[in-house]
Amino acid sequence: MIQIYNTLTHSKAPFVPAVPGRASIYVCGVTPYAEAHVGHARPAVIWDVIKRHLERRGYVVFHVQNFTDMDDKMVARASASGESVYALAERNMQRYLGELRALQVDLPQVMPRVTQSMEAILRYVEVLIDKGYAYATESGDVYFDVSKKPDYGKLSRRSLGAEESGHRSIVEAEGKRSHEDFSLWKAARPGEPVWPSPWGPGRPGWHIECSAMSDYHLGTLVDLHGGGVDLVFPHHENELAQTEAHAGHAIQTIFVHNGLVTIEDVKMSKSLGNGITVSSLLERFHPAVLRTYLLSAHYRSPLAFDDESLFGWQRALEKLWAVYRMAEDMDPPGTWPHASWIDDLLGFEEAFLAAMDDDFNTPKALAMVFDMVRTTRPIMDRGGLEGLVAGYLIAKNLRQADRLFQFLPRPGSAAADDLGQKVLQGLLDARAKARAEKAYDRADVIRKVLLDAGWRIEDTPAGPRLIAEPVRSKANS
RNA sequence: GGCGACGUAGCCAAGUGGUAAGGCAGGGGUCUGCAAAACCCCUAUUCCCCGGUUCGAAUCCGGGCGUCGCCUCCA
Repeated sequence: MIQIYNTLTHSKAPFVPAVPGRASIYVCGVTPYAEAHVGHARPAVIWDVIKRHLERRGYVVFHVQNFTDMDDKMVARASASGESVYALAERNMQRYLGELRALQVDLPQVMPRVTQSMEAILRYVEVLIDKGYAYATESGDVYFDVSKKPDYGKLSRRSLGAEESGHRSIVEAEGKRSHEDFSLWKAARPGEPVWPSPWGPGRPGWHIECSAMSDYHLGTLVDLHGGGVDLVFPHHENELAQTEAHAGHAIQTIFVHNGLVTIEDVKMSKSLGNGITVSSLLERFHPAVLRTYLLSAHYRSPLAFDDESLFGWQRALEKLWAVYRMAEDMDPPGTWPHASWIDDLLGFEEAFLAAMDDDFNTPKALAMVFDMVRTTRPIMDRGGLEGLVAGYLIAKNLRQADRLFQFLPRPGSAAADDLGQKVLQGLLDARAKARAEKAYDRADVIRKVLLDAGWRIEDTPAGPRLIAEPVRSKANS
């Protein structure tokens, strides 16, 4: 049974979806006003793994993740650069999607955009007004009336009017009944894109789009609702209020929040300008390295970004890949010896999945992978019947873990073409000949030539092996 | 000030009552023409500090100290 921590209840509980065998997920996506940084890659990878694990456990997953392609930031950035809001959004979204693909993220089935969901948003606001939870002002703004929702604040555990006094000297908008009321619809302001509405031209407020799009694509039964912890308040608090007001009853959604990526002890954020972009990292590291690094801490923990750890995971994965390359072609022998280590290897996947069942404990699952390899590797190296069994099972288990982690080299990623293969083989043969003649100078020249061309030679008991050296991604491809 | 999270080896990081996973880095060794890779061994008597509960606590309780997040746009 999968256990998931719910921000709303502050505890882990068994995952029981609204519809047996199905899991619906809504994740609050990015506002594409600038290039994505590591802090945006983290939830994308985390949710990819959560989704893959749910699928592995037999659930049919429906995953929706939006783009907030219309809000204050979008408008401000677009007008600053002279670009249209649409073009700005399109450019950043396409780049982001390319990066996610490079990271082997299985994209959500639906990625709705605010600008393409206006009907659903307008209808949603109307329902809230009809039910008495929202009001329109004379100036054409619409606000959610927080006082109509007595349990408002239950997600972020704050009570109304509890803000620090003295720090707030906000000029309240005209017609707003309470300071805590939040905007559902903003009346048109000069120079901004506008849509017609029953309350006059304007555009949606920040939180309404997620409730409306979630309702449109998933209905009221959303099993998991995700985002960064920085969204707990006000975004998810307000979404929750809207959703329950709209539905007319409490909802049973599990709120799943990921910890933030920090850099130099401060949160990485677009507005602070301290973000390390995903593209800059993909130029320096293999996507699997970045992916694994992002999964090396539990998703709810903060992650202090540092280069050194990234290099560490690169090293760790290189070792893992080396083992996999040796083991991947081993065929299972017809007869198997009896040994406890074989039972352990056969039980690996279930133990691995059990670790994931516990609130998606990726660091623990990752540790189990390395532990499995470390303890079994010597048996494989000994060769013989046992070596064959060990190698076969190591490769099998790594492939099982890879279904979630996507950390093994992908087929064809560094494959040479036929002609290239012949040239490479010719060089290898020449080096072998040189070594046999003890002409080591000649042999080392060949090694150097290959290295310059991006291939590292490893002399193994089974003969020389070529490793694609540039551990670089072909990111934007 | 309010709310929340957290503090485990040089670094990263699991572990929520039974005697400290895993990764990186470091040290020693085996193998090798030299490398590389690989393998073996070693590296926290101790989990921010002080009390308490318990046969037993990193894990539970109380009190400190420190860090981060939210309270304003943010994954």
